[in-house]
Amino acid sequence: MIHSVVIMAKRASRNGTTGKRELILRAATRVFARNGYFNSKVADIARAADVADGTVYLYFKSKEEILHSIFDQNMAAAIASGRELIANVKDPREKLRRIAKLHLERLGADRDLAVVFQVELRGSTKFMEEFSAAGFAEYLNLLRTIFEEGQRSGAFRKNLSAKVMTKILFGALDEMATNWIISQRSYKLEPMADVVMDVFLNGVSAE
Amino acid sequence: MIHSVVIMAKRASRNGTTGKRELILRAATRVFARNGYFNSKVADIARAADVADGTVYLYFKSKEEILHSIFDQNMAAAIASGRELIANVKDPREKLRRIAKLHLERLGADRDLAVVFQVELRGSTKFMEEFSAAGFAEYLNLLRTIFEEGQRSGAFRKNLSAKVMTKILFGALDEMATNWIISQRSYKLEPMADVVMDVFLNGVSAE
DNA sequence: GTCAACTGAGTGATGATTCATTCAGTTGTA
DNA sequence: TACAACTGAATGAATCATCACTCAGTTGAC
Repeated sequence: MIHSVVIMAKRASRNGTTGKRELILRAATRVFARNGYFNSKVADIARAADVADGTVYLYFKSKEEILHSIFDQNMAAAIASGRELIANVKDPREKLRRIAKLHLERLGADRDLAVVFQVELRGSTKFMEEFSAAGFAEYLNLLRTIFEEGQRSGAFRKNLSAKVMTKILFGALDEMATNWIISQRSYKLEPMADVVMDVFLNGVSAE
Repeated sequence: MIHSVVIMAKRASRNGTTGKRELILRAATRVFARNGYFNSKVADIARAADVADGTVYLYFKSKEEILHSIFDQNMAAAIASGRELIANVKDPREKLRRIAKLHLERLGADRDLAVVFQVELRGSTKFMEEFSAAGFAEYLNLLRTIFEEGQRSGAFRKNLSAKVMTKILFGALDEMATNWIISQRSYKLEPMADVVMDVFLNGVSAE
C-alpha cells in the first residue's frame, strides 16, 4: 500500500506532465531571477529542481543553454499566442492594442520570468545579438507588419518609419515592464498597456 | 626640448587633466563594453589602462566599484548638462526636445559608454535597484517635472499620469539607444530624438 | 633618505563540468 | 511466475581552470 503510493509519487514527478527538463527550466528561471545569471550556480539550480548536479547536464549542454532555452521557449509561445489573438481582428489599432496587452499580461503573470526577460537577458551584448537574431526580431516584425497595414489603410501617418515606430512602441512597453519589476509597490502591469496605446496611437494617427 | 615634451606628456597622462583614476575608468568602459562586465578580468582592465593589476586597487575598492563609478560619474554629468541646457528655455515641449536630443547625443558620441549604459548596467536586479536609487531616479524626476509643468501650462493633457508618461518617453529613447548598439549598420543616433519627440508630443498634447 | 606611487607574482576560493558508479525498472527465457 | 541479464537515468564527489584581490618589494621625485 504505502509502497505503491511512493511509487506513484515517484512516477508522477518523473514521467508525468511535468518532465524533468521543464522542471529544471522552471527552477532555473526562479534562481536566475533571484540571484542573476552570473551569480547563479548550476548547483543552485539543481537543488531548486530537487535534482542532482549532473542531471542538469543530461538535459542541457551548459548553463548558458539553460538561459537560451528559457528565452526560446517563452518567446515562441508568446509569438504564437499573439498571432492567434489577432487572427480575426481587422482594425490595426485594435491588433496593436491586443498585442500590447498580451505582452504585459504575460510578463505580469510571472515575475520571475519577467525578471529574466527584462534583466538577465539584457546583460551581455553577446546574448542581445543572439537573441535579437532569434525570436526577438520576429516579434518586432510582427508589430511592424501591423503598423504598415495601418499605414496602408490610412489609420496611421504615412510619413513615419514603421521600423522606428515599432521600436518606440516596444521601448515604451519594455520600460513599463522593467519599472514594474524594480518598483516595490505592487500594481497590475497589464493595464499599463492601455495608457501606452492611448499615447502611441494618438501620436501616430493620421490627421 | 624633446625631453621636456616627453616629461610634459608624462605629466599630462599622470597628473594632468587625465588622472590615473580617469584613465582606469575609461579603460574599464572599453573592456566592459567589449567583453561584458562578468567576463572582464580586472587584469584586462589593468592591461588596457597600461597599469599593474594592483594599481587598480589603489583607486577602486573592487571591480564592482569601477562599474558604479562609471555610472555615477556619467549620470551626474548628464544631469548637470541637461539642467544647464534647459535653464533659459520656457516652452516645456522644447525642454523635452532638448533633453531627448542630449540623451541620444551623449550615448551616440561614445559607443563603449553606450554599451555599458544600455547593456552592462542592466544585467542584474541588484545593480538596477541600486542605480535607480541613485542618479537614474533623478533623471526621471527631471523629465517628470518638465512634463508636469507642461500640464499646468495646458500644453499636455491633464488626465495623463506624468510618471507614466515619463516612463514612456524614457523607454522609447532607451530602445533607440539599445537598437543602435545592436544594429550593425551605423547611423546617427541623435536625430532619432526628433522622431520620438514628434510622436510623443503629438500623443500627449492637449486637444 | 624618505615617502608615495606603483608593481606583479602569488594565494585562496570558487564553481562549471565530468564520469565512475548505482539501481529502479524492463526484457527475454523457461 | 521467477529470475538473470540488461538498460540508461540519475547521482554527487572529484577535478581543474579561473580570477579577484593582497602584499612584499621596487622605483623615482625631491
